[in-house]
Amino acid sequence: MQSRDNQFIQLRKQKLEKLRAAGINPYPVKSARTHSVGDVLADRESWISSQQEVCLAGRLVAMRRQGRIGFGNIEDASGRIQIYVAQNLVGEENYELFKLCDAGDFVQVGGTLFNTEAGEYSLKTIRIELLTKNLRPLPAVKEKLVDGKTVRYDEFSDIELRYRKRYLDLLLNPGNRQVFIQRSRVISAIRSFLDAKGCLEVETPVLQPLYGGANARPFVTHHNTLDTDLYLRIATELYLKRLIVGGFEAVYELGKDFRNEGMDRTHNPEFTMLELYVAYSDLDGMIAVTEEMIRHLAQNVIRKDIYNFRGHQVNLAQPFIRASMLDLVKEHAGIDLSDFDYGRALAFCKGHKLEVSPEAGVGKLIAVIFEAFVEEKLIQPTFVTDFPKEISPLAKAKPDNPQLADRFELIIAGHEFANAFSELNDPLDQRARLEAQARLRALGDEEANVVDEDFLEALEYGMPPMGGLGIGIDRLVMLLTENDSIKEVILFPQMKPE
RNA sequence: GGUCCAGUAACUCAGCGGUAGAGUAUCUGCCUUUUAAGCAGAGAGUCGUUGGUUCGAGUCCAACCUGGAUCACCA
Repeated sequence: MQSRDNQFIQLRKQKLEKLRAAGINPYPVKSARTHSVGDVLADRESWISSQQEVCLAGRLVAMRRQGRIGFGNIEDASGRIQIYVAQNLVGEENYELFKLCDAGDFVQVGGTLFNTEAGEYSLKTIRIELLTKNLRPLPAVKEKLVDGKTVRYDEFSDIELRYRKRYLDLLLNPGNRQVFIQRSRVISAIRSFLDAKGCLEVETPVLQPLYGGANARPFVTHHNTLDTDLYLRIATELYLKRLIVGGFEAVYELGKDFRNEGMDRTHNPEFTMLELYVAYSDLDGMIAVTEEMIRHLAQNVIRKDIYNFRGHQVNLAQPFIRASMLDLVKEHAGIDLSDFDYGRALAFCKGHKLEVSPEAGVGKLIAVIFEAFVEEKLIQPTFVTDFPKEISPLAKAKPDNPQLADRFELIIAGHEFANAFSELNDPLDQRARLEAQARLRALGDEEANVVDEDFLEALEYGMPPMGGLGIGIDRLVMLLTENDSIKEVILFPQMKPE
């Protein structure tokens, strides 16, 4: 957009030459920082009374020069502090350097702490040195404290620019930086939570010869040496299950999945997924761990119970609701399909102009009705159970009803947050279900599962009964940081090349 | 992919078919306790792109590009 030099860049390059001519290296190797800004912001009185000399380093974010004195603010990761630079304290030569500094430069500043006449805690500079010369001016953002609240002027707020140049967003919008700090804490807390339960974090291939574990179209790439196409994984499921066959009893993976689908407010082509598998557990075990973990994150990481999300108030402190899909369909769509009557289901869909493909079975139709009539109405966290087996090719059937899968999805504010089942471990049943998926594929369903013979062979060696769970981490972070767009919680969301 | 909205200076934005604007930022001058510093002055633009209508287009029309919202698809 502005790659060629504008007036600002030309001026700064001239300053760079002046600095070099004065024998100053604008990009020195070493910094002599002794303290962080955060260090001197704590326990201010003792810093002032001790008059201990410190050297701070950071980015100069504001300059207010007036004749032979000047003020600036420097910021490092721990905070921001005002510096007071006076010619009679730093000397004429060093003051000339200060005059060549711009907002955006990295500097290190030696001095002692004091309060100015206006009462602002500041560093009284005795020496200022350049650490990195800035060539491209930062967008101007000013702020003012009004009644303890920070009012910001000319914010860097263009959404496209914020995503494309995230470094500027982080630098200029501290609130947005906070979102990613929270994200990191959430992910870290998930690890500790699962580790404390005895789960083992593992890494499985991103590049897979066959993809599976979800319904989605994959990205395809090519390995030159093997001269073979490989897929970027759409899920980690089938590899994690192999590990349970291998004797691990509780494994999880936190990592990126890739799905070659549309992008919108809740979908990015690469996204972070948590998958967890626990042997000898089942759906109830997964419900318990999901609810406990999400509440733990809300209460102990974010430290709130109520979240504003998509125009709703979501309460993560109260017990999550549990309801079966057929009951919900009955309640919200007014049709009882517990008899799995295909004709009535189809008539209902047609009557409500719901789009259904001709190869869809009654289970798929029930899911379509659920999505159209129920999903958006589930605001408070709700475990929707008893999915049709037909649309759950990797889940075990319910013992008391072979049409239903022992599966749940957690819906919050009309969006899916988690998906779990009692995992199917009958190798022959699993083969039959994958082959049924393959038939759908042959009929043109590009998102149907493929038959993974290696996985089926692993199942034949025996996989213990277990519960499995997947949680979309980006969406969870959206909820916990109260953001309505996935792009707000992914540092570098996918954008079209400029 | 459909529909709607937006794109003008580094940032945030005005702009009625008739010479391209403001605030901040920047530059120059004055200024030794400022803090959205102040005062005085100055510079800064291929108005997203390409066509068209018109004596004349930032403004009207068309197509395209990028982003957003929404619907569809998608878990």
